[in-house]
Amino acid sequence: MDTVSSSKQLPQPDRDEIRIDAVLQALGEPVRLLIVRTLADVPGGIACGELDLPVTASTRAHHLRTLREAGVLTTHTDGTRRISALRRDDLDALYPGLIDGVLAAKR
Amino acid sequence: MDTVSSSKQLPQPDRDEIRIDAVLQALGEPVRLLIVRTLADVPGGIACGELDLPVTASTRAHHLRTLREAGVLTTHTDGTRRISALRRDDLDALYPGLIDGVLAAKR
DNA sequence: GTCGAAGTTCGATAGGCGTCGTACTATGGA
DNA sequence: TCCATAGTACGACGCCTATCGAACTTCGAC
Repeated sequence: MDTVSSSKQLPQPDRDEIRIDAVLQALGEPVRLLIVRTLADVPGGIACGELDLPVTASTRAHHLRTLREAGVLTTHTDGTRRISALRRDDLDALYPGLIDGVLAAKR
Repeated sequence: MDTVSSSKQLPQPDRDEIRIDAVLQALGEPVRLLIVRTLADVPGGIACGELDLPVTASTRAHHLRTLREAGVLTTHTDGTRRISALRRDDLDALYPGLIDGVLAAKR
């Protein structure tokens, strides 16, 4: 048993471990880009199931893992749900303007 | 015969045809990212052969084509040489901050 | 305890693509 | 005209990965 029962943070790279190659490769996939743009509108994060994506649950889990391991988003548990949120502060600090530029895209 | 003999522009998408998906996918490859970061230091552009890359000439041509078709760089001929340059103005207009953010990356 | 819901993990599959060597084109110089 | 140089085009190969279904885990509710 543990004093901290709920809301555990899933493993993710520290800010200084984030690599630009991994971030860009993660963003360079349509479904993952859609996830990022969706999360950008919900600063508090969102549960996986809330995402409206044209793929199955297992594929969605795969993409969320890829984004998390690249350092693009953070995930913590809330019961059986997993809440994911953009790591805007870290990304803005490392690559100022990058996320803003991506989000500015209309097409 | 042609009035304009040298310096032809190779086909590339217009600014309004550039898609964020294609740009990010193009940037999400180590060799191509290296090309972009190199070109960022040479506003006037650079010949393919001048690039110091860990791949053969044919692979380099492939990457340059990918970047050009994505709208990341422009290429014009100069004799047998092909001079490539970053399309900073277009990219900055479409995705303000994106290129700056990428170039800000130390790692 | 039992059940259902939310997500992950595993294995398999298929398509995409980064890589190379070779052949080819084109331009400029001797 | 002939040749060397710069670069592209093509075909093949192998790896990477996006995708899925099915089995598994975890948590909350009853």
